[in-house]
Amino acid sequence: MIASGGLEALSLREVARRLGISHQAPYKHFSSRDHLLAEVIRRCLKDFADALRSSAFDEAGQPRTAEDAMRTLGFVYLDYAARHPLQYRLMFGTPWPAVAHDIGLAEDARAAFDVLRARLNAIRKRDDHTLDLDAMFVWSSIHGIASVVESEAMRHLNFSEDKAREAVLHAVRMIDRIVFEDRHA
Amino acid sequence: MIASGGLEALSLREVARRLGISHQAPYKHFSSRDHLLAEVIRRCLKDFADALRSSAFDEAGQPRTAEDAMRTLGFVYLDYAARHPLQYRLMFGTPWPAVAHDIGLAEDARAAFDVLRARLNAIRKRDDHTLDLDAMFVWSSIHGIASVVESEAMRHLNFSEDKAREAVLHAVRMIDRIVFEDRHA
DNA sequence: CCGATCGAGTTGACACTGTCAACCACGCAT
DNA sequence: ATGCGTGGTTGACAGTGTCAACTCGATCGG
Repeated sequence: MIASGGLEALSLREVARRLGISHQAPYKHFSSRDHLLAEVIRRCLKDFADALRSSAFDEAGQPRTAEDAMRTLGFVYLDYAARHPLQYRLMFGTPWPAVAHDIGLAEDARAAFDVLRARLNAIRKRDDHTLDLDAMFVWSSIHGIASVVESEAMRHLNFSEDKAREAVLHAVRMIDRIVFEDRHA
Repeated sequence: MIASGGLEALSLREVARRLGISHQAPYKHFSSRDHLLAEVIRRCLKDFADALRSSAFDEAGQPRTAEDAMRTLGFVYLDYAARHPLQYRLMFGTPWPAVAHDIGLAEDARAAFDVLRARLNAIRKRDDHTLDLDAMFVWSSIHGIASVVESEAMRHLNFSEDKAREAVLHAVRMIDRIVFEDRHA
């Protein structure tokens, strides 16, 4: 339902209708529309974190090197955002419903962020206090790319399909340079 | 209204009520809620582009150097997003209403993007075909920072107020390095 | 075995929304 | 003078989230 028509198209009554139950039945399971929404977001976050974690292994199930795992993480992140635009928007694109804080949604988000932090830590020569700062930079940059792609901003800016793809690769390369530059020094 | 309660809190009827007119009067000026919303977004885009352009001059009204103008652009961008979180979210955080395309909203967005592209072009030694790609990278990165700040994600991730500020500066420094690195070479 | 309890579903109502339709009043140009 | 567009009105309709009260069946303690 969210897929066809955006977030506002999610209606508890329509959900109930499609399930063939009364319009109040959902309230026996979720105390409000926002609680349902928050639970949906939680599932997205868990699924997303799983996807990120899986990037530590290659197709054959063999563990990747730390460097490879880090690079793959970025691609898996962007791939996930591209493949599941609605889930991605739910998690990071729209403000969480107010009840999200009450039911501890932030912890699930932290789990996803910790994957990135751990990967980043694994490729550092020495650990100083900038790990969190670097991780935040990488995340915000990758997130920026993902949300630009997801918002179709590039189509609005008259980027061709090819140029848009090139722009994503270009941006990833820039971040790659930052992340790995002190290793080449 | 959007400020207190999010986008969904914008109701044409409530608007009319506050204006002391009938619930149908707004329809004489906007053919639908989405058209009103799109027009609001257009104003935001124009105001935003103006703010970006103004960053070419310092407090005394004197033009900045190209390098200075480029750096200031980034800070003005982040400052605008921080000061006008709702406007920013409207422009770049939530999907545009469908009618946005019909009334040519994309052109206003392009005007803002063109400011960045022009600034970036002014500091390049040689112009090749990567200007758009670089501009898109800078924009997506800055946008990533802005939306992370705006979403209060850092509070959810247990970043202290100070650490969050530091993270923003850190990220800006990283982008700065990329943007200016070939000039120092 | 029986009655209480509780989970899950029901119907009905209420206030709210966006939108369509019809109707009305005024200013202005032909 | 007349016609018409502009901005305003009221009334209706379908759809929404949510509160309240009711029902029904299973499950469990005595």
